[in-house]
Formats: sequence, structure tokens, C-alpha cells
Amino acid sequence: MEYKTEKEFLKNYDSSKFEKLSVTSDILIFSVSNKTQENYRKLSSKHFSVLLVKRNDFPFKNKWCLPGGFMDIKETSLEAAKRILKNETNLSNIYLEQLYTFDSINRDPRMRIMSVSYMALIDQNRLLNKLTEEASWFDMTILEDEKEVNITFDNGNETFSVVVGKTLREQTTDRYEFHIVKNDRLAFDHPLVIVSGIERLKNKIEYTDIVFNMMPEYFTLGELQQVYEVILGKELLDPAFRRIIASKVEKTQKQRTGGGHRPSVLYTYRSKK
Amino acid sequence: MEYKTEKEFLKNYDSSKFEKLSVTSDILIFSVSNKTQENYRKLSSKHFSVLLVKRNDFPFKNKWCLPGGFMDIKETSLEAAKRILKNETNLSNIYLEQLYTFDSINRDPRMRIMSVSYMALIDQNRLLNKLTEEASWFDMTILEDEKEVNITFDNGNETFSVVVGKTLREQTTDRYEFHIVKNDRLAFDHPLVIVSGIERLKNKIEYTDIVFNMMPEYFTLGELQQVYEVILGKELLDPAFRRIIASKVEKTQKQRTGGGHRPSVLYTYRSKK
DNA sequence: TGAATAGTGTCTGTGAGACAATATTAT
DNA sequence: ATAATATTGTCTCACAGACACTATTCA
Repeated sequence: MEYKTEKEFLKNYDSSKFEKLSVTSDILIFSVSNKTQENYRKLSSKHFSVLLVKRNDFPFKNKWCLPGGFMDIKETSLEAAKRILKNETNLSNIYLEQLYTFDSINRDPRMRIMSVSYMALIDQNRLLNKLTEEASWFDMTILEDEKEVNITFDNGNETFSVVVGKTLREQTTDRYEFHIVKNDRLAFDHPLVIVSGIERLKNKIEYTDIVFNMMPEYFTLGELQQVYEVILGKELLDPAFRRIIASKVEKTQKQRTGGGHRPSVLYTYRSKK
Repeated sequence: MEYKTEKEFLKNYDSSKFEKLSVTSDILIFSVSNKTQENYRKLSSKHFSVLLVKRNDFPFKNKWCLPGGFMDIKETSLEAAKRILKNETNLSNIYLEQLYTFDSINRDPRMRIMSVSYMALIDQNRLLNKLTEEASWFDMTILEDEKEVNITFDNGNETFSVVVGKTLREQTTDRYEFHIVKNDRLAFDHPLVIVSGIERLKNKIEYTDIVFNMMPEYFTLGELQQVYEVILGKELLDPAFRRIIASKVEKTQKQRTGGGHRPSVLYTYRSKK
């Protein structure tokens, strides 16, 4: 049948023509946690951490997964992500960016479900006991070589690790293609989401200012350096770090005292150049 | 109802519980085209170009759009992209990476349709008259300032331009959020896809080797430099460019002669370090 | 010969890496 | 005084920007 106008066409459009599927928004909530130190003189050490939720229902009952949920037909995946984030942390105004869309055929045993994943960055100090019961921060220890990424998760009560393999498809697709090598405790293909997010964050921390979304309003350069170090997984030299960061931060009158050492100046993020 | 095992749960799962939607794969096929020169002595000048398809049907009948199509329920969006690409160019083995998922509620007037977009890079020499009838390469002229991107499309017969505005959402989302300011001839939200792809390519060309996917097997450094220049939208200094690129290319015995000037050595891509 | 591009040499300033040195606090 | 971190100084080396210069071809 031929239509003369778009209006006419739309009125007669049969929306059931193509098969449909469900979509979820899954959110990688990254943060940096403080581990208090035995020795009063030492700085509290920092850990790169991710928020996981224990599944109460099938599928993958009792396994850990990223906070997520089905997208409503009347909201965008970003809106769904914000809703879930709000639900999980009771916070709005969190840094959020779309990460990747995962849609391998059998990633969900129930049926074909596509996942649009988002990455959120948060300063853990903003949420004080606001977590829901099933949610828990896991510190990540990341070991990476050319072939694999090995991540150990630890929330204080439970420890487990996953291994994700990297294949580099020379020309035809993304630089790295990930596949799960070992995984007992994480649901779905979430190890792939986590590894993708880590890669993204590692890259972006070098050429953007996103790191400040994980920082409180006032912080010392030592703390900021520690955050860089746990995310990049390597130590940085103090003078070099200070030079690079100098244009992005503003000195304040405040100081942090109390450690058994010279007090440090508190800085704030200075947006723009 | 409570289930004891995952198997039992899955057997009884009602997959119609959540509303569903359709998904398309849309592909941004970028290339660099040669404009032959009047003066025999001059090099042919290059243009950054994108493949567009004229819509034969509603919606957006007679407008131009990115090659794309509905994803089958039994294939992934990447597989769909490859299928569409094969269909459009008759080529396999094309560089392809997932770009972004666009899912604003009313992006398609028919119904809720989510688009997973891919970016493909291709050497135009690989396809000789292989294009389908409705497809056409458009050279892009890109003017960008802090607030807007203005792109003029030209396929030899037709010229039009679109304007996309940039908003930078300080903390809560991606660095830039795009919105269409002016658009007459492109269908759907495809101006946003194109701008996102250009941003991605501009970034990646600096820290990856993807540019070689747009080059033939043998090329001169002058040609390669021209490709960088049209994509980055700025001129580069010869010695600096040669220094940077040196480790990525391999000199051959071949030469390109025939221009009214010194012949140039042909190089090949040298993968790895 | 001259127009046009190919290709090289080299100076200079910037900025990162490395290491050393100094400063300041709580016990 | 000492452990621990904070903060600065400075040397060196690599490298990007800039510009000048040489090389080679074909009508």
C-alpha cells in the first residue's frame, strides 16, 4: 500500500511488524574508599571500589550484580539509570555517562535482553549509611597483563575474583574484545561491563576532569594523588603530579591537621581553565 | 510463587512481563575521498566523507539517513551492523566499532525505537562502483566553535548543512551533550550520530592506529598527512607529522611518480611496535 | 627553468621523569 | 628526636613547534 503523506503513513503503521526485546539499564558505580590505618601517623590507604547488589531472585540468585533494572517504555535508558541510581544511593546529581551496550544473544537466560550500561562516579562521603540492604561496596584489586585482567573483589565479608580475557581484533572491531575466563560470583556478563568501565575510566582520568566527581569539596593533593594511583594502578611521582594537576585545583586557607606529620593544604576543584 | 531452582524459574518465566521495543543498527561509514585537481602538478585534495542513503519510504521519505536497519531478534547489533554494511558496500572485514546508543523517546515517529550506532572506517578504493543506487558519499565541511558544530554535506549534486549545538553538562553527564539546532535534509536524530562519530574519530586518530583502516595498502606520507588534516580540521607541520608517524609505517621500494614534482616513497602500515 | 611536492636539519622552548632537599607536625 | 607526609627545587632528556633548507620531477 502506498501512502501520500507521512501523517497518513504513521496512522496506518503496524508497530508489531518487527520483533521486540526488553532493555535494562545497568550502572557501574565507581568510587574510592578509605581504609583506615593502624598506625596513626600513616595516611589512610585508598581503594578503587564498585557498588554491587546481591540478587534476591532468579536468575543468578545469590550472586552479585551491578545495580540495574528494566527500562520503562516511557523513559530513556539515561532516565532509567538516574532512577536506579537514586533508588540505590538516594542521591541525584551524580556524574553519569553511557558506557556501552551489551547485547549478546544469550546474556540473559530468561530471554533476549539488551543492556545499556552507564558509568557513575561518586564521592563515598556523600552517602552515609544510605545504602540499601543488599548493596555493598567492593574494593577491587586489579592485575592486568597483555592477555587478561584479573580482578579481586572484597567487601570485608566476602572475597572472590574474576578473570576476563582480552583479544585484540587487529582491524575489524574495537581495540580490545573482552570475554569471561573465570567467574563464579558475578551475574550475567557483568564482568565485561566492569572491565569496560575500568578501561574507560583509566583513559578519561588522563584527559578530562572526571576524577573530581569522586572527590569531596575539599581534599589534599596527597589524597587526590592516591585516587589517581589506585585507578591507574601505578605510583606517580609527587612533583610531576603536582605540576599536571596544578591548573585544575585551587588552594584554600584550610589545612588538614592531626596526622603525625606536616599538615597539608586543602584544595578545591577549579573548573575551566 | 517461589521457585527452588533456576531451571524451574526459567521454565515458568513470563517474558511478556515488561514492555518491549525495537532496535536498529545504524552505521556511520566514514572515509576520505579524493577530489581530482585541475592542475596536473597539484596533489588531489582530500575530503572527509560519510555514506548516506536516500530514504524511499516513510518516515522521512526522500531525506538522507545513515545506512541502517532493524536488528533481528536472533542477531546482535554488531552482527546486524555487519550485515547492513555488507549489503551496502558488498565488503566484509571493515573496521567497525560501537559508537553510542540513541534512545530518546520520540526519535522515531512510528514508535519507540532504540538505535545502537556503529562507526565504520573504509578505504574508498576498496569499493569500485559497488554502491547501491540510493547510497551516496557526501563530503563534509566541518566548522566548529565552542557552542556549535556546523557541517555542510556535498555529494556533487546536492548540498545542505546541519547545525548541532553543544552543551557542556558540568558534572552529571558526558562532557558534551548535543542537540539539533538546524536540520532539513537528514532523517531521525542522525545529525547527532554523525557529530558523535566525528568527535570519536578525532579523538581516536590521535592515540590509536585506526586511521590506517581508511588507507590503501600503499600510500605516501603526504597522503596520510592529508587524511589526518581533513579529519582533525587543521594543518600539520611536515617534520612533526613525520616524526610522530614514523614508528607506525614501513618504507617500501615503491614510489609514486607522475606528478609534476619529486616522486614520493610509498609506505605501508606497520602494526605493533 | 619553474611550479610543486618530498623530505631533512636544526634550534628552541616546554614539560615529564628522576632524585634530592627542605618543611612541619604529633608523639 | 623521629616517623611520616608535605612541598619545592632542579637537572636532564625527549619531543613538539617552527622555520629553513635541500631534493627531485615534469611540462
